[in-house]
Amino acid sequence: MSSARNVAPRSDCAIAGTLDLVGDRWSLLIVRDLLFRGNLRFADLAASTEAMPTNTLTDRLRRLEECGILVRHPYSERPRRYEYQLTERGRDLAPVLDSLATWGIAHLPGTRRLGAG
Amino acid sequence: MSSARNVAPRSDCAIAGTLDLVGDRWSLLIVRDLLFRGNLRFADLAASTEAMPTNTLTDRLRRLEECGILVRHPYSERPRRYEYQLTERGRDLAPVLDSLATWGIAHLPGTRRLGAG
DNA sequence: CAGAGTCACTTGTATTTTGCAAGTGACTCT
DNA sequence: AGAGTCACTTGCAAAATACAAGTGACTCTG
Repeated sequence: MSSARNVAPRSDCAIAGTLDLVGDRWSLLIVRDLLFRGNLRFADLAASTEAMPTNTLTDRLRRLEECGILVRHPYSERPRRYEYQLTERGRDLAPVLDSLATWGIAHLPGTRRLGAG
Repeated sequence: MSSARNVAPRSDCAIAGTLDLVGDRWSLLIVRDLLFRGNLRFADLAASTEAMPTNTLTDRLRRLEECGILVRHPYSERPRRYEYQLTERGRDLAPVLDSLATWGIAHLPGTRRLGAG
């Protein structure tokens, strides 16, 4: 699984650049969970309602860490275990999540803001 | 190429639902071009700076049409040729694009708002 | 202290999506 | 007649994703 998106940006457009980092079906859901439910561990994220595969989760956590959207820090030595926390960069994605939620509520019947996790 | 995303939604979360429709690397760039440059034809979209493959473009246009984000209407009979236009649903994605652009400008050096197309 | 369970992954494999290049059909223009 | 435009489609390789199962380092229970 690729792990890094170390390719050149597609253009100098800020929208395209942002989509290069979080423009997939899962990344922003991780950010959502961390934003609304606080720091979480691997198992918490894996158990989120959308149930993403664990290998994809591992990959996305690495990517998001690489581009500074989240950090992990150990909550236990021996065995080494980590929890994941948004950085300010990550928290700055809140308006994106908010606008996505607003659109969804307006146009997708049966969906609702928040919850779901 | 798949053409339709007719699977069940992953959850009742509005964010997840919206990402099911436009959560990929290309869809929102099409919306961006249509929003900032007006109605466009296939060749115009294909020639956009990010140069997406034409088969992917065809697929995305069909998907976006299916979920009511854009419509196509003919600008020429014989040969039948279409141009693509955002619906209100599609125009409502403007805040999403705006927040993505804002994040990109703040966190991705060298990117800029608009332009790029 | 053997065995079961938890946690955070990793591995293997199948399926799906994406990307690139080239081709096609309907037409217009020279 | 021949070249060019337009909006795709096709073929195929490469990458991403999904699903299931396995692993290593521990802890907890009987």
